[in-house]
Amino acid sequence: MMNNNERLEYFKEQCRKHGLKITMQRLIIYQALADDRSHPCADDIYQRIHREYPNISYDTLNRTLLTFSRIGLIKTISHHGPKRRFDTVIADHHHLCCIRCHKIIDFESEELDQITVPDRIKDKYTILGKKVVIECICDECMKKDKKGGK
Amino acid sequence: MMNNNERLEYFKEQCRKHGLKITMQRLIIYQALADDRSHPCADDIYQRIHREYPNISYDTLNRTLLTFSRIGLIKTISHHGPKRRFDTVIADHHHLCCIRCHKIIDFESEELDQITVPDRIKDKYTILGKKVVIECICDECMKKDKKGGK
DNA sequence: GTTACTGCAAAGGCTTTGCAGTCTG
DNA sequence: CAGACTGCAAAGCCTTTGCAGTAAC
Repeated sequence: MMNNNERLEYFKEQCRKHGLKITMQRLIIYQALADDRSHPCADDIYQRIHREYPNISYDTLNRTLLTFSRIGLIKTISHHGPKRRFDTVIADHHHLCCIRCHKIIDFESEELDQITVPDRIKDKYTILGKKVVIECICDECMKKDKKGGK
Repeated sequence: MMNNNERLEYFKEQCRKHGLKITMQRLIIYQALADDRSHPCADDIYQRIHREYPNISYDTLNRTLLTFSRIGLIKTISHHGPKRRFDTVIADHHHLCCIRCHKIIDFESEELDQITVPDRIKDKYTILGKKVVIECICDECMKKDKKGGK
């Protein structure tokens, strides 16, 4: 866990490293997100900062979040969003997710099927299923990277 | 793996069990989804069936998919959709997802941190991270269920 | 002083809703 | 033949884009 100062330094360092200017808006947005451990969406964060900083626009917020995740300062996480994706396979299985093309590839693994849910979690929540999610860059996107040069 | 006939029977059985009428549209939609192992979104499925069955509307498709997942015939899966959710914690950690309220709760587990990515996957894809995702109904939603009666 | 960033406004993509007509059981 | 399902159209919610003004380095 980082304290506030360390976090601030880390933020500035990352911005400099990636050639991003350090602006008020970016600082405020990063702070707000770091303070919110609920994996908020853009609108949640907007609600949070809008009271105190009404001059930060929604668009800036959105663009800033995208920029941050592009340089790896923050992560976007997979979730059950409004744009749903479906599967007829009800049985537990594991997923490989490509962060570039968002393809999701099923895979089986007897070893990974063995994982067990910690008791403290079983006791508190009603468990429906479990799976291992691996984030990756898929083979096709890797090829594109190489072709694209750089 | 089910063959076509078994699948059809399973489908009909589930519909009857949940008091759903068996319509042409539902049959076609379920078949199309079962044939597509790429975790398609509504639009993907629409493209697929629209050529052959132009009289199935997008709305019916959407509603049908929702109905199917409500009765547990199909699953919706978590993914990096257009409605993004963010996290400042870059380090690997695990997620508990409530399928009712879509809350995502972080949890730590040294045991689960130990899981390893199968070699055949490591060789083919560029691995960026891994986590265990547990689907659950959270304590708050459970309480609501009980209050709601039934 | 440049270049990158912000804010506004408009557009675009997808899902949801209401209602009248149709079909299943 | 009643109740459930479908299709159409409109509305609603978010994100993305283009452009002119502004601020960081």
